[in-house]
Amino acid sequence: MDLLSDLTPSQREAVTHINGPILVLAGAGSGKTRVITRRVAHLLEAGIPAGSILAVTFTNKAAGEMRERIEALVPDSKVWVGTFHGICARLLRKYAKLVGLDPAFSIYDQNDRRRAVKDLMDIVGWDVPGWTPERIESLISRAKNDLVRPEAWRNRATDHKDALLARIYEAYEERLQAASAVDFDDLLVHMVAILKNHKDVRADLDRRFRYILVDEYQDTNLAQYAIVRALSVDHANLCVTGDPDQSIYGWRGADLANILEFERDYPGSRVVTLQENYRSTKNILAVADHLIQHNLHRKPKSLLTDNPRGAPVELTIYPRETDEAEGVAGRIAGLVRNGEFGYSDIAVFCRMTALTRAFEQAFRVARIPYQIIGGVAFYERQEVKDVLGYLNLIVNPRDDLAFLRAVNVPPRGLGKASVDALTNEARAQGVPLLTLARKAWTVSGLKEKAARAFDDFARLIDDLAALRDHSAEEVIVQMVARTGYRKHLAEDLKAGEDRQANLDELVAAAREFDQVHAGSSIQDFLAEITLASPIDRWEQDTGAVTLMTLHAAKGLEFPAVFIVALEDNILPHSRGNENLKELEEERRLLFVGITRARRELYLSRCCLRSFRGQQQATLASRFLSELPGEIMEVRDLSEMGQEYGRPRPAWFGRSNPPRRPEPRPSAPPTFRLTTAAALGTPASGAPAAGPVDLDSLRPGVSVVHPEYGLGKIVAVDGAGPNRKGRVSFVVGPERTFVLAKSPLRAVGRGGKTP
DNA sequence: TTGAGCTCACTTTTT
DNA sequence: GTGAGCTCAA
Repeated sequence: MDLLSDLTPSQREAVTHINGPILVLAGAGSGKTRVITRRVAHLLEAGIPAGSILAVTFTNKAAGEMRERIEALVPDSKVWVGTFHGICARLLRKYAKLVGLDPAFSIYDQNDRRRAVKDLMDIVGWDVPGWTPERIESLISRAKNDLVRPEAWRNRATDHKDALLARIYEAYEERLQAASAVDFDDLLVHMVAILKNHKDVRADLDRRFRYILVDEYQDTNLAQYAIVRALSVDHANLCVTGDPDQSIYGWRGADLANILEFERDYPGSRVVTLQENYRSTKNILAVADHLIQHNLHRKPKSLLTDNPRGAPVELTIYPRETDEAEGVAGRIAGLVRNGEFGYSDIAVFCRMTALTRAFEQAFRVARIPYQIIGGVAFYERQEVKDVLGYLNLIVNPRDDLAFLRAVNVPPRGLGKASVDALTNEARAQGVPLLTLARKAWTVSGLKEKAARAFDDFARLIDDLAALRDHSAEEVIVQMVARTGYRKHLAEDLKAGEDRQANLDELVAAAREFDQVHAGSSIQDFLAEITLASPIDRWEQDTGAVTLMTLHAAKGLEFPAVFIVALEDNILPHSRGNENLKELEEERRLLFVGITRARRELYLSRCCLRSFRGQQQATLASRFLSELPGEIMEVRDLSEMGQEYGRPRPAWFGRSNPPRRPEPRPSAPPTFRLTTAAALGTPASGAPAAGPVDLDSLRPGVSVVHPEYGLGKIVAVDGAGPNRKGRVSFVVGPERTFVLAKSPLRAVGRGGKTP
């Protein structure tokens, strides 16, 4: 295939440039991905061996897509494509010893890190109020990405708080090292250390990866920059692509200077600018352009397109968040009904995952299929983490966190007291928990029963560890068989079936991994899934509307896009309101969202939003006033509150409504559930019509749930206030409820109708 | 030691 | 309003 014929002169220039550094400044929708893949293909065609090409992307999904596209152009090429983290993980397996790690090191995810930080806060006696583990965790993460070591914190600490912080950071690092574990950031940090301290390795890798491509270069942080820099000393055939206007990861340490100063870093570099947009209509681009012009710290550039003008961008102002959700749902239903778009052509973007709830509900009611990106990732589910705990411990016996996760799952009578006794002794001796568990009877203060249980557990792990070189699937199946884990899951009446399904899915994922990566190890499987993100599992063509955050939307495009909740303190986020730098990043975030849209763009906000369960008046996002209102279609429905039901205060929808009075104190919880009438109170909070007879909720009875709609009880279990019922809904999966606490009401025979 | 209630924090954004 | 994690009772 001709790689160049359908490219513009600038694109062609970027594709055909082979030796020496090149910066491709690619505006949104300017065909950047196409340029990168073609460039790789062109390099291969020019006779560059695939093994000397390294392509770095930001997400696994982007990596997968690029691999696919390269594959389509040049089948069977062995180009290295991956994320910074993934690539570093692979390299680190090889060079682990250089940084004092076992090659079988574990990768700790955010959860693991949080547990460790929390634990260390207790150990150092954290006493500064107002600090959550998350906050400390993100400081540590930020330090690592900025290549700041614990010693620097210690030396700089001037007050009590900073000294404690330094101790936590230091102890955290020690703990990771002792467990031969790394967190996400360490993958980069260790790599940087290796490249810096081992000249031979650096030179080898520089030579090996003669041609490097880095996508989304505007989002690289110092650690990533250092890695790229170290690999481009002797062979600076470095091609970076990016768009400063799409830098949205400053909070994670991304430094715009990396891209802005590329030419200074790499003298003699070529710069190619891709300006023309092939994605969006003129109207959409005009809105994006107006907005981004408000960023002061920016190289001026404009977005051009030959695409048609298209429909005007619509801004709708709704009274309440439920109205917004319903309005968007209605609009989507209309677009699909007209045959204009399919569900998978449509995406809804919001600033925070927490905002998706109202939309989920509205979509469910409107029978609109949807998928959410984000939220609890599959691999963070409890049952999945349980199994992964076992796998991690098998692979890396020093992984204490994995030990703690696995040791009492399923419950084998090892509670806090026993585990604490073991942990304390292990700390004192400086040995891994699993090692000590093998001779648990030597631990003082441990009951014989507990010692036996530890011993059994250690044997179990040893037995499973014998399978270390088998496939991940095999080990999981064995683990489940030997521990009765499935039975344990089944005991959870409420979510047991979902959990078993998740377990099956994990097994399937392991099987698939074994098939795709023949000859790979359990470690590889663990690394892959630990580094996986929700967006990686997303597929565009599932016939469902996609609901995701603006951050997740980067790099994607949709024919129709809705951006919701354009309100101050949401977008821009409250923390982004404080300084100009963060405000500009928030603006770029909205810019990224707008430029995802191909044909139609719908913006919306509402005037009253419930926050933490409380209704609060909102302010319009300041960004709305930065858009070209004259070419947009603005629909203000905020004055139409009457149509949405309840009458509302006169100030409704005005800019600065008075605060609502404090809500009346709710009845004490003990009182709340003592009467049958209270149990049956509908969600609206209106007084119950009368006592609800729990006995009317029995198998076969039709019920209605305010959220999930109509269903039928298929099973009940237990008695009294804990009686649980399983309901099969007309739409959606079966769900289980504690009947006395659920808002379920029987309909038809035997039930009370409102 | 375990389970069930209760409290409380959640609201950035992700590898 | 809600889920996760924690404390307290059995």
